[in-house]
Amino acid sequence: MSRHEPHAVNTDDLPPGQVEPQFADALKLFTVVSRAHAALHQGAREDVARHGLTLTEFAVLEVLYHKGPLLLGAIRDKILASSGGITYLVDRLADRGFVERRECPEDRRARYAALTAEGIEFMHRIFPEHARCLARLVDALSPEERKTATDLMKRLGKGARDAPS
Amino acid sequence: MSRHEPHAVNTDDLPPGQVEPQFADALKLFTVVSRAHAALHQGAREDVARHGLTLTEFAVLEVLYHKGPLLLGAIRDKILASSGGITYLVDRLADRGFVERRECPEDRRARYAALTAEGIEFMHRIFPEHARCLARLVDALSPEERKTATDLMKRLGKGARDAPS
DNA sequence: GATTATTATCTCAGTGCTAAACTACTCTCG
DNA sequence: CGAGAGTAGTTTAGCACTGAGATAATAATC
Repeated sequence: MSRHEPHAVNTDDLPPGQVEPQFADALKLFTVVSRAHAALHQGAREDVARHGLTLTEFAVLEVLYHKGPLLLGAIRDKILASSGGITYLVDRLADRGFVERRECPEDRRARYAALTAEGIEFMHRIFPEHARCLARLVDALSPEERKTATDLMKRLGKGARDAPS
Repeated sequence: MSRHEPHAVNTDDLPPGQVEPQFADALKLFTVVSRAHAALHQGAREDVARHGLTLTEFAVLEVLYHKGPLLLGAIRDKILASSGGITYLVDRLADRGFVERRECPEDRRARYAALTAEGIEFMHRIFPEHARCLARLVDALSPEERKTATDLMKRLGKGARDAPS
């Protein structure tokens, strides 16, 4: 089970407020990932806010822009939202004219979301700028470091999802 | 300004839906950090939910547990919340008897939040288990990899905060 | 010492989101 | 086929959180 270190330890006689050394690095990694994510998220958020979008709205537009029309459930999986959240999100984007729902002939329960012509034109206009914003946000790491970080975060995420509860 | 690669590029003649190769890794890193964070967050969230706490509530308890009484503003900085959010959060924890407000003699605008005896006892009881949960969540990486990841995320976060808007 | 700017917290209206119940449809298997 | 289980999306109630303004106190400047 344990891949790298022991998980059972007696903590009863440590003074309150002390983190056991062997867990301190796990906690540190957790907080540092949280803070990095918060910083990236906020930088990206400020960028898309200039166009009156939330980051989640942008994420939907982006995935449709790059993958084409997608079932709502597929979008939900990509952007990690709840089913109710997707409905709400697509409603908002449809109200603004960027997205439309299309019926799915193979399964009449399901719906596609697709960019409208206006949505495509909009993304074509703003996406490159957003990509440059992201590039600036990660620019503190060298290309090799970014590669390492990407690999480590991929495995960290997978490991955390698979972790025994 | 640019530390590692060029930031200006002509994207006009790329077909819609194509990410320019030089920005693809920035985007990839962004999403992989998001997903790793989401997985860690959810794992930790499920753990504290068993005690009827949100992760933010737990974060407040944890910082008070490890640092002692703190001004509300100091907590806000530590856990990255808004001022209104801290008031709301401390209210909820006070309602449950884990935390109390104390006046600050040096500055009568400010308030301390401090764990009650019950709060200390509660954290003493549940914190070690939570630390083990975090350790399991990051267990896919070896100790050396965790160290590397921590370093990279720290610099990524700092770089993103300092990035020119 | 009075005036102004700043700071710490609280209040409150609004928002993005979730979870659970619900509707409509599809699949499975006797 | 037809009953029941399962699935895709929507609805609804409610919650954690934000941001802007209000309040009260402190610091800075004249």
